[in-house]
Amino acid sequence: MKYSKATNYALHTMLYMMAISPDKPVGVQPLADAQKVSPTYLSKILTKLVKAGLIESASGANGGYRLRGRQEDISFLDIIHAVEGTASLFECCGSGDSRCLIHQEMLSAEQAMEEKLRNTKIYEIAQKHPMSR
Amino acid sequence: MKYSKATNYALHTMLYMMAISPDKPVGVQPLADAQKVSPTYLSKILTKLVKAGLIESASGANGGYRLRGRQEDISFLDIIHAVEGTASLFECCGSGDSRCLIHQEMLSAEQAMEEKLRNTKIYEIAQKHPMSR
DNA sequence: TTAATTACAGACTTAATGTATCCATGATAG
DNA sequence: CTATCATGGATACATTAAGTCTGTAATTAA
Ligand code: SF4
Ligand code: SF4
Repeated sequence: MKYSKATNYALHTMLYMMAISPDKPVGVQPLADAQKVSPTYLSKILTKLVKAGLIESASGANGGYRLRGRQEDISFLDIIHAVEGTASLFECCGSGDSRCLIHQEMLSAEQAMEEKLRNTKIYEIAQKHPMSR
Repeated sequence: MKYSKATNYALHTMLYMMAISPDKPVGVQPLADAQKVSPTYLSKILTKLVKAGLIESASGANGGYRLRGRQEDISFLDIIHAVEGTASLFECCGSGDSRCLIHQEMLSAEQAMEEKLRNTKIYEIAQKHPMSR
């Protein structure tokens, strides 16, 4: 029960992009360097963000990744869902039995966390962050 | 990023004990039967609950497991922490850098979920639950 | 048109963790 | 003493995470 490293990479990458180059596309290499992670691996993660519609990609020279849509609306939850998936944290008998209280309570607790993550935007973090790593 | 099956087993077992036999010790066999899980495996999980002080165990004939302390105080969070551990869900550079906002926000979101789980007691569930599975 | 640059996809390897079984040991009641 | 019960260690198996490698497609600059 832990967030994957991939989620960590994704959050940092989004923060980095927003802080450094919010407009121009940036290649995977500098993004990978900044986090000391392999470019090919990071590219896999970024592709998930692309498919989730959070960023867009451009092939070819001067290509790379760029933020998409209204930057100030991108939440932590968006990024986490893009990387970890949207399935519930608590899976039991499979039947979404609405009578079961254990199930309901666990779901409710998870939603409390999601609510918090939904209301936390990277944009706000990007403003204040020392970007020192 | 999922709760382990062990957590599921632990929650059900605690609910079962509280609903069926809140006083007398019950062996691992009937507990395992009720969830169609191997007794030896479940016993490992129960041992964690023992070490966390949520239940107590008695060896020998007529032994087994029994709830401990004030039953109405046992929360979901107690059980989950006993099984999954108490480490944070989000681990990054390791340095508990208090300047880092990503870290802070993730921690804060997790605490929102924990707060919910802390305020959810199995005792209340045990009252209402149909116990049908 | 060609060559350099860049993202993308799939197969693959390795490591870590979760799930589960088996058995030996020890404690306890009758 | 014996049957019953929990505990611990070793082991095996499955699943997922983490990372690498390589080829392909798209795009731009020369
Ligand atoms: S009783 Fe509830 S928590 Fe348990 S397996 Fe059924 S739906 Fe899931
Ligand atoms: S910048 Fe913050 S979130 Fe990132 S590795 Fe450092 S402490 Fe962790």
